[in-house]
Amino acid sequence: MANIKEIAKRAGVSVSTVSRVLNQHPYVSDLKRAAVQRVIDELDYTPNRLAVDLIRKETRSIGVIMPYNNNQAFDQLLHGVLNRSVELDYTVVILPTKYDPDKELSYLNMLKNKLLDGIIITSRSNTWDAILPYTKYGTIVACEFSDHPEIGCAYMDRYESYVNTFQLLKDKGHSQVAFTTARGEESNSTKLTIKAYQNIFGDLPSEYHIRDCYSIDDGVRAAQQLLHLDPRPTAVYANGDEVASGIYQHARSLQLRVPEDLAIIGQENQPVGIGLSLSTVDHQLVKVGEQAFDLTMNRSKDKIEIPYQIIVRHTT
Amino acid sequence: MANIKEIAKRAGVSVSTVSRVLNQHPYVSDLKRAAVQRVIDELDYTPNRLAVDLIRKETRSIGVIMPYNNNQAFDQLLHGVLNRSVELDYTVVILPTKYDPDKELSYLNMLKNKLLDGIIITSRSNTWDAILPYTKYGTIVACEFSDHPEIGCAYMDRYESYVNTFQLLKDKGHSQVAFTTARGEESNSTKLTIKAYQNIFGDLPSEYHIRDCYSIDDGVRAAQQLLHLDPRPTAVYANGDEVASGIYQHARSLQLRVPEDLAIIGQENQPVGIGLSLSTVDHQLVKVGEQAFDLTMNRSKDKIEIPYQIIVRHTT
DNA sequence: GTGAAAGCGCTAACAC
DNA sequence: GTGTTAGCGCTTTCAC
Repeated sequence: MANIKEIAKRAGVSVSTVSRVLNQHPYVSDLKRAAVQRVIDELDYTPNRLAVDLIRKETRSIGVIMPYNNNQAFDQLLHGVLNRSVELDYTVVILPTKYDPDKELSYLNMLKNKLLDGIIITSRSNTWDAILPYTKYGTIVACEFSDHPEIGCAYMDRYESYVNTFQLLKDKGHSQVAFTTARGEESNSTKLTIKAYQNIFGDLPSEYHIRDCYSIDDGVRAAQQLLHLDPRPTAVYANGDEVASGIYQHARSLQLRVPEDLAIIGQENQPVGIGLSLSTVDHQLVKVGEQAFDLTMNRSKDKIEIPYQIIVRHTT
Repeated sequence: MANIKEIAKRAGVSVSTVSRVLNQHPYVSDLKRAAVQRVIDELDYTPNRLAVDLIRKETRSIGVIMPYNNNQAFDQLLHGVLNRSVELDYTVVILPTKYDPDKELSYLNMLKNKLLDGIIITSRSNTWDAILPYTKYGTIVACEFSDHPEIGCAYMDRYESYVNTFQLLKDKGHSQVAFTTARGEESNSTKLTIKAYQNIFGDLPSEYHIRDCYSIDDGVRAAQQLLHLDPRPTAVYANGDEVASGIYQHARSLQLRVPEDLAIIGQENQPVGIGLSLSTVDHQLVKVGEQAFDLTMNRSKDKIEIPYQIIVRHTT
């Protein structure tokens, strides 16, 4: 492919003049500008962005670290990021970790090797201590609250949302309340869910907490474990609407009435929840993603809280 | 940040030697290799990938052109791509078009300006004629069948799948069959759906075709239009399970029995369809995405067909 | 085994 | 307004 030198030669000007017209600098005579443009069109020339980025020390592209890409919650976050990135003509790279800490670190390293201007962490498996050193090389924004001054945050108040949801269940007369989570205690949301539970209900019987729940099938499995317990829980707070729908499905197959025999509330206001009219708490992840992008762009280290919304439908 | 020159100086060797240890070349004495490695560790040095890519003329990253990123079907495709890209240590960039042809072209241009090695097109708004010139700059793979020899394809036989689904409905005794699509006739799937319909049922009453359907709400709207028609359709083939679930919901709110009064079948085997036990035709988009990635990687121009699956549940 | 040097394709400071 | 030139940070001949 032609390069800038070739264009310069053919147009009978210097490379700097070509560069000037490429970058819409003023102070280029109309004559030369036209000549250069003509050669550019003729040769169908496009500047090599690697060379440009190398010298400009900026790529206008950011990465999004996410454990899974087949998960509605993370997709909402990503969707928010993309909403804004398209508008601002940024490029976004997906960095799927499956919660492998080394993989995660290798992605953060893309800041260091100049491939990325910034990174949004939707969920992490490394400690902040391991992540912080990378702030030296680019902006890092998290979709959870972190009090570290180097980290910008777009987040919702998970703890408060969990507390309020459990309180809602308690107010409706439930005292045997179970819940599901994705990962175990290594995860921030799991920790906060447990803490919120204990705040409202006191001791947590370990059999009331089902882990590794992501899909409808996991919800069925959770229900299988939960609904044979004695005493049987009268309500369950699922960590997503897909999981909630699996629980719903299994409860119905057991002839249980929802919500009379079993109340169910999910999270994230996903299609399956709308379809089944499941109650849910919408953490507005699309907005979180949009905010996260804006923070990244602006190299901001602000902490922005996004309000959540409890949506009561027919299952609580 | 330190660069290779700095490392060379501190280690008392030439830059070529540093480059050699960086790229695990043989023929470097253990002594020098160790010295270089020590300095690298000391300075926490990482090579600048922009400079490497510039000279190597390869980025190990590919783009995925997709109209929307909040659409289950495209997410499945993307999921497939990511499954394989992670394994093979490739980077993937999301290129959302909203079906803007210019935006789409500007993304294709990333091949030309060396930012991307290849591009997967999940759905396009440009004609192939407009796209083909870009094959000169990198591999282009489509998630639909194209007979052009320059384009690799991972696809399912949409037309056959549509024909078989309409035939299934006809076999069950339906003669008043409606359907929904996303875009209008500018879209390949819409065209094929119409053609398949005509093949099975003959003339298409225009009111039996509802466009611009993507979400549950769109499904509700479609049902509102469809279910007041006279004669009322007795079956509808939705272009996705979310749309199908909106139709289901509205039909139920009208006290219609499903499938007795109205049969419904969706597409892509999405969570909401599983939750509502909706019949669906699963085009195995995850597998399509995986194949598409492999074709891109191997610079292959093969045409690979992925089998689809009709899943009959409780709504047909 | 090792190093000098010529690029890769571009930008921008500087001189005119 | 325009051209010369010194880089950006790296890989890779080629000669020793």
